[in-house]
Amino acid sequence: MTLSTLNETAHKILDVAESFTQTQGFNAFSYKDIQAEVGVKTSSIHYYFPTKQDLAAAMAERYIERFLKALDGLDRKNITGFEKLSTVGGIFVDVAEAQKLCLCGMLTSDILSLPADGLSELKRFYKETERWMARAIAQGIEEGDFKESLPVEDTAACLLATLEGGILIARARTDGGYMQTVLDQALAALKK
Amino acid sequence: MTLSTLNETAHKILDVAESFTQTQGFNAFSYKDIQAEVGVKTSSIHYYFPTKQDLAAAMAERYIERFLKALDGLDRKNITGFEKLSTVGGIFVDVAEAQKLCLCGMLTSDILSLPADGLSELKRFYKETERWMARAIAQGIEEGDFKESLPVEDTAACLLATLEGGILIARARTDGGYMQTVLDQALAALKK
DNA sequence: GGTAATCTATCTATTCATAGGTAAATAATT
DNA sequence: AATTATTTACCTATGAATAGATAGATTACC
Repeated sequence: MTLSTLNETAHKILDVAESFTQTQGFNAFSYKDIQAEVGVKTSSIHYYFPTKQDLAAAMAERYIERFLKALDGLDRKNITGFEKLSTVGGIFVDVAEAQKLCLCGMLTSDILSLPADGLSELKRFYKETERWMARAIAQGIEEGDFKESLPVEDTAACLLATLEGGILIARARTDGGYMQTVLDQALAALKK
Repeated sequence: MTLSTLNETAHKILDVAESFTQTQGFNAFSYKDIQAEVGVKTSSIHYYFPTKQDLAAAMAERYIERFLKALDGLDRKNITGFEKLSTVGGIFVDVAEAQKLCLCGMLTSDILSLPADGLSELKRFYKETERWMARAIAQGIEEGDFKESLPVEDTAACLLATLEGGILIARARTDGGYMQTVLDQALAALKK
């Protein structure tokens, strides 16, 4: 989709589409809804994203690039494995508190409405995030914070599943603090 | 919705709607799609479920009743806490292998398309399932299988989140066995 | 002038929903 | 028991609204 060529309007459209997707789901909003928020006509939206599937692909690509870049940014900081996981977990807590879903989580639930290559983008998101978490867990073990016995790959898979699931369930719960509890518990389980 | 009064046709409609919801999402199928599968006209579907929200409510109610009854059935068996959790986990593995989502998980992702009281039904599903899991974990502790240190409520919340998240992520992964791995790891983390 | 960005206007298909009808089963009345 | 009324479970036909999408005109910018 060559994200770098997108101008301000295109980014605004993606912002709104992303927000709608995270709150309502990919099939629950229309170009007209985007028009109402962005202030450009539906035909202009089609100008940038000819089909809704193009829109989905662009949204996913931008989101994933940003997310993985954020993970990369954490690696450049001089922080512990625990702090890395805690920080990323915090992002999920924020999303949960906004009553949203992770964009990729929502798109995964709507996966049959996506273009075929959308699948591989989502696959990449989960794979890369898991790999990053596995490294952070390994770091935490080396630092003496986490149990040595942990199988890092499987534990990372589990942790990501917990965060994605927690963020989902949080939508159906009005008791605040649920997602933070889940995160705290998930991280506590790694500790020595 | 007085589920007990529903006749065979109504149940067939719910079967098909449930399957569509679990695979595609609540907003990704129409009454016409149901018509094609069940063989009754859309007008007849409206006869049983006047609005699509009524359909959602009936679907959720039936699913939750069945699910909680299945949990109750496990309590009546003479099995360990570990076996209980393992059996329920197996249900999630099966759903994941069918590339489906838990009906409640999918409805939670589509929660803004549901009637207001749909929220309380979903809330009930998560609360009750967590409570059941907490009891199973407590049983496992008593039986000497699980760590005594586990905070049962939070651990249960975490476990359910892991299962719901795992089932979601499984849709974006073609590598079979992912969900089983997540389940195994989640249960292993409870063990002494 | 050419290109990029946006608009107006329109199209086709589909969505959920309703109106009104019918045949068969069931219940009520004589 | 026979007749009448009511209900159940469908149907055909149609409507109003919305969906995604396109064509072609207009404006803004380099």
